[in-house]
Amino acid sequence: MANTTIYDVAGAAKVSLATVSRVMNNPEKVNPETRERVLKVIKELGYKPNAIARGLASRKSTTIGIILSDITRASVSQLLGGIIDVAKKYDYSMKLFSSSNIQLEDLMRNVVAEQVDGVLFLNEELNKEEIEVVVEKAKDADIPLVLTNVNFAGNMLPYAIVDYTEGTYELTKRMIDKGRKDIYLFSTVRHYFTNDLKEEGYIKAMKEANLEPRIFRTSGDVSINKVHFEEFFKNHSIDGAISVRDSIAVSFMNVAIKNNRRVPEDISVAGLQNTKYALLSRPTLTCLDTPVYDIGAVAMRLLTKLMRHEEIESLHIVLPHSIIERESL
Amino acid sequence: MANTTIYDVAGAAKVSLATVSRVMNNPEKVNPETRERVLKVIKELGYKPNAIARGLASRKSTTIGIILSDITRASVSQLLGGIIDVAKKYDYSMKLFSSSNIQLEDLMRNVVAEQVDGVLFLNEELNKEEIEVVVEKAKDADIPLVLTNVNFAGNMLPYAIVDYTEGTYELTKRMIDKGRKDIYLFSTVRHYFTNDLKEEGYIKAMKEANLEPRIFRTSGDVSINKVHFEEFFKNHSIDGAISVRDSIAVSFMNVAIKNNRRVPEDISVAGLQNTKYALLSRPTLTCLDTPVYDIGAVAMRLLTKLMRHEEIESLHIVLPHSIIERESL
DNA sequence: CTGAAAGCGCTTACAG
DNA sequence: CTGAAAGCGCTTACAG
Repeated sequence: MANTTIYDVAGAAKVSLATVSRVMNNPEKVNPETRERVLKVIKELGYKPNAIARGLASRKSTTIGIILSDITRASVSQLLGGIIDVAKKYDYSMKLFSSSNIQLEDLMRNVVAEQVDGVLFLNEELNKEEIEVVVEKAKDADIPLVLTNVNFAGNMLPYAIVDYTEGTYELTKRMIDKGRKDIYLFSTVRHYFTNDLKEEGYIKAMKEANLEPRIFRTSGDVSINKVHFEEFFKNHSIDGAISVRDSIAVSFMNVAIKNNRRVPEDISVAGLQNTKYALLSRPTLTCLDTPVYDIGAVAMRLLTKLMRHEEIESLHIVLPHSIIERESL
Repeated sequence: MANTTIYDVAGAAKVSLATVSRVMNNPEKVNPETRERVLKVIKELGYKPNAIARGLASRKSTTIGIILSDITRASVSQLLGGIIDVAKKYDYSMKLFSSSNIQLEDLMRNVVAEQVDGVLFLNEELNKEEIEVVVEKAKDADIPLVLTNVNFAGNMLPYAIVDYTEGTYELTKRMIDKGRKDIYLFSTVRHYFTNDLKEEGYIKAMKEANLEPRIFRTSGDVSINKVHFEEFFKNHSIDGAISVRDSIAVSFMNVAIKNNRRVPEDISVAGLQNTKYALLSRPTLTCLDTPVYDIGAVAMRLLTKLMRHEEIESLHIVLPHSIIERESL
């Protein structure tokens, strides 16, 4: 079945296609009676303007591009949840661009060729230099870009994020206040922006308390970190553990308990994400809570403002964090 | 900075735009020397054809639509992982369509208006009738559609799935073989396709063994199901538990242990997903393993074949499952 | 093998 | 308020 076009509508409503177009885009410029007639035909025919043609003619696609690496990470899907809900509200379509296994220049050429009106950048695995390539290409093509749950020092770009440094600082302080001294931070071998920020906050709190900061790097893969932790207990003394990822914290707890340490009596444990893992562990996990869904939603909202040239209070949005105390601390 | 168009390339290479177009789409029809010259200019200028214009002219967008409801569910993001990797390989772009809070007719009108070349349908929360609306609209617009991790009885549509019924049947049998009799299935209050299939398999195994099938429905929300399970222990005897979701199984285990039941000595527990939760629980969780990422990848591959009118061995792909024994059974 | 021209389905000045 | 016409950046028969 051929799709109904603007010509079909124009014919049936006995107006020109320009008028049909106006009814859809600038209804106030059309005589109310004509407008109603056209609207009626549109409804009858189930007409919906072809987005591609519209995009070409208007040079606006009402589509945003989302650049991400690993979509299976829980934080990424949370971000996407927020983005989708807001995008829907403002009637933007979303195109996904994966940044893995591709040259950044090619990726951006792709993004530009797809004629998106704006870009949300979610990939926190790139370093500052790499991000700058992305940013420059977007600027060249005059496409607004919002960093989503990503940031970097001295950054002038729009972003939505949480103050991971401050949040981790507060959580570490709280653990110190409970009398813990041998506190380790469990981070990943691979560097991510958010984890780097968390490390900063941890180090700051430890140093302020004249305690030695100790970062132990492991993998997010349970079968790997389990082995690391077994090894860890053979030659480390520890009474506090903070982990950039909840799952790593839970894995550590399991190994600790197996090694006859009590949580929280012997070792306090805390996570820096507040995912579902924190609720399903025994004991339940104290966490820094960061509103990841909201970051996605707010970033998308900010992007809509940029695309529509609406007034913007601030290009830099920092969402509030909190600490949720559970059994492990 | 204005983007380079096909005219720029044609001008610089001193050929017509038709030739440039041919170099991109039918290089064999162009004289090798001319081709090289054009290719060189394309590279120099960093030219990438505008996807929108190309889509309009060729009536192919090289874009697929992905219809989903809740992207934050782990199984959905796993599916997407597989889809993205294959889509990239075959150079398809992906557009996301959320089916929540929208009339299906409107949703499909949208999908059609966006001129996608094919559709992957991931939403397993719709019932058969609703899916048929989607299917019909896709057929009207002549857009191939592949059901991804979804299916329904008597279905003639292309799909990629796992035999959840058989897998659950096998797992239930294994538990029965270990001597368990009071085996419950924990399912969700809300109905999903895959969960319905799992329920079937469980019921079949129980009936074959002359045991009473018992389905207990709860929520995926830990704070809710925890209360349900506390209540459950007051008036149920149970020596086996199988859960459609791993997280529910873990939550149940935690409550069971709190109520002084030993797992697996007193109660065998198993999950039907094999997510990371299964590795992080104490004891670790025996699971039915279903290759969700692969389902996404295979579904996308099937869709590419449909879109390119390639030969297809089978429109119905059932991926293999397995049972992973851990400590809880 | 190559170019001129029509057309994809819209939007948007420009006249009237 | 409405229509005729140009144009968005491509593809694709059609000639030559």
